[in-house]
Amino acid sequence: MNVSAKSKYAVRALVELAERGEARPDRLVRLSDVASARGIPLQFLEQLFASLRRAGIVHSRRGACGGFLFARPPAEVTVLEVVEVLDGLVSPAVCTQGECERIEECGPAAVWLEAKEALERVLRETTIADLAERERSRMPHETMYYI
Amino acid sequence: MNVSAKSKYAVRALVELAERGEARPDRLVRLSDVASARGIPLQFLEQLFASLRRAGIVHSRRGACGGFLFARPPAEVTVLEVVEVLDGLVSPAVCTQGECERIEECGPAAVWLEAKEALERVLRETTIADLAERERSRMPHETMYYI
DNA sequence: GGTATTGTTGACAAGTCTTATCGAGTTCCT
DNA sequence: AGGAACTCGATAAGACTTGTCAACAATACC
Repeated sequence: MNVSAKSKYAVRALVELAERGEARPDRLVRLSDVASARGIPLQFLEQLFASLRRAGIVHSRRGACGGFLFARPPAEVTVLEVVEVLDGLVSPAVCTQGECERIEECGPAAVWLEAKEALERVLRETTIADLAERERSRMPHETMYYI
Repeated sequence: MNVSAKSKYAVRALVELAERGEARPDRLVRLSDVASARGIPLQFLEQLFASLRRAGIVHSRRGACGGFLFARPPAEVTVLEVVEVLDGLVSPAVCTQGECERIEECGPAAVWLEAKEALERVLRETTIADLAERERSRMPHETMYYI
């Protein structure tokens, strides 16, 4: 019952990406910048962003001046989506993934299903843009240092 | 983001315990009966019930005619409690356990906290007695086979 | 008392998941 | 071309999960 470090890293990194993308919409963002800004192991972050790219959440360009940017507006990327890409389906129990044929007659299964729905609701209602906004309103100074 | 098999087994087993306890309030319930009725590895179940006993959820007596029964009424035992005993604290992220000092200024942490609270709410509102009741209303026949 | 029954405890192990790390390869700007 | 920067696959340590096994302790019943 825990969101993996992968998802947590990814969400933090995407928030950073959103902030930098807003500050410099013309530039691609290098992962190494994101990694050092948020204290995330670079090569681990590369793995995560490879998944996010395959999922169509971010877009990348290789080579010199390459980097990442959002494939869709951050306001349309939910936390749930990110978690599902990196951690797989959000399911408190295997039987909420449709694998148990006794689910209809199983009292406990109903609880796990309710829990799953409650969890998904929270994660679906929050977008990366929301989180970036919260951070910005909380620390209006001392951010936005770009060379 | 998954409830462990331990918790799922334990909840199922406690529901079985509640049903048998209601049918025969005078008798202790043997784990081997619960295990075979619900398809749970017996020796694994013993581990779980040892934890549940230490947590004060069930009471046990050893020896012949020994077994388990609820230390408190099943209606007062929540699913959350069981999950916390077996899986530890329900926390979508480590930072919701109070370990990260940057939590105040961290947008993402707020989401994990909300998710945790939503999850806990669902699990806390359901008791073992509720689940036993649901099962009973769903399959009113063909249960309760005691030799 | 002896014995069968039942829970108690701790050690252990295979498998899987998490969390990375490394290096070679590929792509693209200049 | 040349080099900077991203990409991808292999690898691996460590933790966790899910069980299994065996010896032990307590209780009831004869």
